[in-house]
Amino acid sequence: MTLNKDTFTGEYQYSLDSKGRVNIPAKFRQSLSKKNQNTFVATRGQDPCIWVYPISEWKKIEDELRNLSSVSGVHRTFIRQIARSATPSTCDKQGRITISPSLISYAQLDKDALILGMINKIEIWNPSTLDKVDKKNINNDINELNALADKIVI
Amino acid sequence: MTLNKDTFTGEYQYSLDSKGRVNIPAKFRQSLSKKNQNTFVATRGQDPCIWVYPISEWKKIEDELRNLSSVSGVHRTFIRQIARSATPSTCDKQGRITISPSLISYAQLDKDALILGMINKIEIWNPSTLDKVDKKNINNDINELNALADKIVI
DNA sequence: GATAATTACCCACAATTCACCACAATCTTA
DNA sequence: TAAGATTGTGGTGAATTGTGGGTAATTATC
Repeated sequence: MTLNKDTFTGEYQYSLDSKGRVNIPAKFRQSLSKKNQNTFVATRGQDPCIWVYPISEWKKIEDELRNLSSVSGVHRTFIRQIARSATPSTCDKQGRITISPSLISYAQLDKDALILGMINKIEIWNPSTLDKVDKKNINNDINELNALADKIVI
Repeated sequence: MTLNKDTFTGEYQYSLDSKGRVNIPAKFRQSLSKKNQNTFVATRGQDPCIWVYPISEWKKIEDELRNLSSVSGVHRTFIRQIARSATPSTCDKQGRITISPSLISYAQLDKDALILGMINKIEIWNPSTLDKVDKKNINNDINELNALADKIVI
């Protein structure tokens, strides 16, 4: 038994260069290169960070959105939020992807980019933003956090 | 009848070398090598130590995380806490795994590494930290400890 | 249509990581 | 008890990885 190829774990600190490129951890690249053409889709996260999906995961989201009725205004806004910032991009020969300026400003990325494996997707953070968000969640919901740990950690 | 192959017991004192490698007790390796899965996933323990899961156990956790909805901020923080420090690694030819720097500092590992079999997983401790934590737990919860013993020890 | 600006693609290099080898200490077995 | 096998620890060289920059191709602007 081996690890699921599409499972992302670990944290990596890289730099965002002057052209808006970030490295994708080699371990993440390997997972994908065999199946597809190491292609990712980057979009706005629910938190102030960037979510990067491998193409297989993104297709699932795309299908869900496709099935959403466009009658409701909320639905349309929801679709807009995700779709308008979704940008497919492939790794260059050095294993980097280029982040669009609008995503960079959304995640408030500066020189340092912290990359987190989040099981089925990848997150790109400004390290200081991440600290604040997690600290806030922990303070507000320590009980639920402990309940989750009780249930899942073995 | 033999012991369950995935059951880890015993304690072993090894050294953490300058490259962050620790030996995995031969007995633990044997348990897993037959199925060709001498692969482990190391992550933060609930205590200040490292938890090392055989791949089969880790998959259970991974599946739980995958099924958690990403709508709630606490959920995302929870996934982050576990996933970001999770590092899969396989034994090298000498039977060692490499521990990531962030896990080393989390467990405050120095030169000595104490490895404990914990039934379904392995713990890696700085010996002096373990003493303190266990002593504290015993002082705080001696009653519950005795109750557990009453219930389980036969 | 010519020029400027942006983007995509490629190369180079330093630093790190990984796979392998060697060896001493311990344990097994005959 | 002796010989062989196994186990724990250190180190070395080759391959990989992360980062910066340069040139060609593409797009945009006037």
